Amino acid sequence: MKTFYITTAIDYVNGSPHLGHAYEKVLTDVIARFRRMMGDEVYFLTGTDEHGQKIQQSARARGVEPQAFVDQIAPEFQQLCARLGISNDDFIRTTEPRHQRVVSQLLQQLFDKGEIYRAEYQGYYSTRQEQFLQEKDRNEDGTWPEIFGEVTQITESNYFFKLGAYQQWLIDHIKSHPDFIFPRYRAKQVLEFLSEPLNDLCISRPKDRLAWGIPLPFDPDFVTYVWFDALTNYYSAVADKPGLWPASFHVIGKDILVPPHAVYWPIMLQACGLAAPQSILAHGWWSINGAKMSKSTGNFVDPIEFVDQFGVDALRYFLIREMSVGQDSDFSMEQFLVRYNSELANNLGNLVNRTLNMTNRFADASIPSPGELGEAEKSLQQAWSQTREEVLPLFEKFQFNMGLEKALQFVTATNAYIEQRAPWKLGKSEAPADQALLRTSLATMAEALRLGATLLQAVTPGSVDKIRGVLGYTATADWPSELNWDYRLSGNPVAKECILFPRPEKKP
RNA sequence: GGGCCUUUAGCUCAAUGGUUAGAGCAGGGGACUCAUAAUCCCUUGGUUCCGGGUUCGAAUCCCGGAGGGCCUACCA
Repeated sequence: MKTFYITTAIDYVNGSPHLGHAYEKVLTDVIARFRRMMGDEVYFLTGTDEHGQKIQQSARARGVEPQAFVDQIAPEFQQLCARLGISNDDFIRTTEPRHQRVVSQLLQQLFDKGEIYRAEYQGYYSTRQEQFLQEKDRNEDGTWPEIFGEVTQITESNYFFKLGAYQQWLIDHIKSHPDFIFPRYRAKQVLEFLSEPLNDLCISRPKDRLAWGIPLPFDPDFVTYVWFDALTNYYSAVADKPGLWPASFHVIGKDILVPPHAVYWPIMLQACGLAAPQSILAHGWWSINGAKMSKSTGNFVDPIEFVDQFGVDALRYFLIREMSVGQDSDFSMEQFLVRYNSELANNLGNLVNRTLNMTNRFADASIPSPGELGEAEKSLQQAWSQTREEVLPLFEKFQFNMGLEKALQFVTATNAYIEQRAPWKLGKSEAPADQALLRTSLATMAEALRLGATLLQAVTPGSVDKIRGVLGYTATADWPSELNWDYRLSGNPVAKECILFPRPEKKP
């Protein structure tokens, strides 16, 4: 079986992590965890992109060496991963020797093959954007848009990669691999881009203009520029690990699908004689309160602060529950609180607590064995097998929002089952039949809770472990069998209480 | 200019061309007391953006238009 190798985009360390960074990592983590649970061998990579002009400038502004600067910022992103419960197997930094070595090798290989050539280039250059500008980039009045900062006309010699030679190959590849780009409708955008002739890709910067980069192995006066450095991380991290390449999934934002990931990267690999990734998953963007995220206007969510306030699983749950993968979505405190209160606190959290409470009160804190199952139990079991049947395929297709909705519907069904049996009434009866039904209902609610929680494991792993803990249960490594309704909790001691998702304090 | 996507309940979204267009939340009413003011039940709410067409039958397919979003080119 091939290892399921999945990556996030690497983050440029010129600023602090925001909600978008957090989402991409959580989404990728949920996929990675789900694949592991389904029995796949998974390798999960994330990391940071640490070269380039902006970092060189930021370092200079602070009067430190670029390396010292990135050594200071990179841990912020590693801490973000830790705080978000990200289960990555590796974290690559593009300043690491293992990465630089592979980048050099690939560049040398392509140069030797004649895929890279040197040419003069003259044009307008934006320092801030690290790019040459086209006439079309100008404003109507001939000035350059503010985002480019200072624009100067320069001539320089650079190295170019022959992208165009592989254009038809890529078009054929995309057409013959319908799963290459997810969601599929985005492949159209790529093909649209490829309907025009590709320009060769400038892959270098002269060292006197940009020193902070990986030197070209065949010309020490130049460093390689963004794409050959950044994209290569996916391969460099596993170049010495057999069986991982090609990647199963690159999870990226929709903004870097075209052209880098869907055009440059597969062509780079093809030119190097390496296989293209199996699939690229382009996710959408979060707006905040209906407007674009922006630090300067304060329309901004700090994921770390958020986790501190509400807990990591609450954030993970919201991000995955709210967004349809590939689409854009909006983040607002109002919507978050709706999800948090109604789904996590009231529906699930309260089920946990009432189950514990009743088991304590009516069964001496030990989950009973069920007696003969009645219609109510059979009906709930039926609801479970349907839920299980529906949710797994949804998760397989990354429709986590819909899968979670179904899973929570089962939690609702469990709450409804409890109302129907009303164990608090049975508990007041001395009749043996009522006592037996009481035991059955306590066993059933605990079992249903365990099963419903199991479906949430990839999204809210910590909370699911807590639920198991208060039910006196430790899960096996065989996740699919964890989904079997078999009353395996019988005899387990339960905790006294558990407020999983406390209702947030009302703000004054 | 070319292309792609999108518009369904107050909000967020579902519905291989096939019963009466469905959920969640919000709103209204009721029940219950094990529980985190919780839970459960019932319920109001629709010109499926508009106008044509194809079809026995259209939210769905086709044409035109409007709103919103995105990609891309050219002219200067």
